[in-house]
Amino acid sequence: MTTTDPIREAIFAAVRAIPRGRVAAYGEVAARAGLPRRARLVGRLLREAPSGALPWHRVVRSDGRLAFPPDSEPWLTQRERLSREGVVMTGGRIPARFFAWRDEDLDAALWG
DNA sequence: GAAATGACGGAGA
DNA sequence: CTCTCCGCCATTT
Repeated sequence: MTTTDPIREAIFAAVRAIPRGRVAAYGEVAARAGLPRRARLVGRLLREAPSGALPWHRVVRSDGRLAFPPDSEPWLTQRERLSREGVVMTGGRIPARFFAWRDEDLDAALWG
């Protein structure tokens, strides 16, 4: 465990903070945990995280695609769990409106 | 210690 | 819009 516990906990907290029915990019999660440019670290921690410990399915790539190979087992699982929360993919992507903290103020200004 | 790898991200072509 | 290429960081080979 080369990754320190405080770091891991900060990231786990950020993931748990993603509201139901919303998603967040790896980079956004890292930034929220106070760790800019650590997107890849988030991915590694999710991979090692105990199953059921956190809502990992709400973490996706910044472009709206899932991080797994399309139609692979984990890919299908994630899509299902998201769909169950109302987050649906269109054209293999998750529309920007489902992102939790992206352009929060700008979104409010434009879309209310 | 160099090179490759990966649940990433952004700029270009 | 799709596809590459490169930067980024921590870990592995």
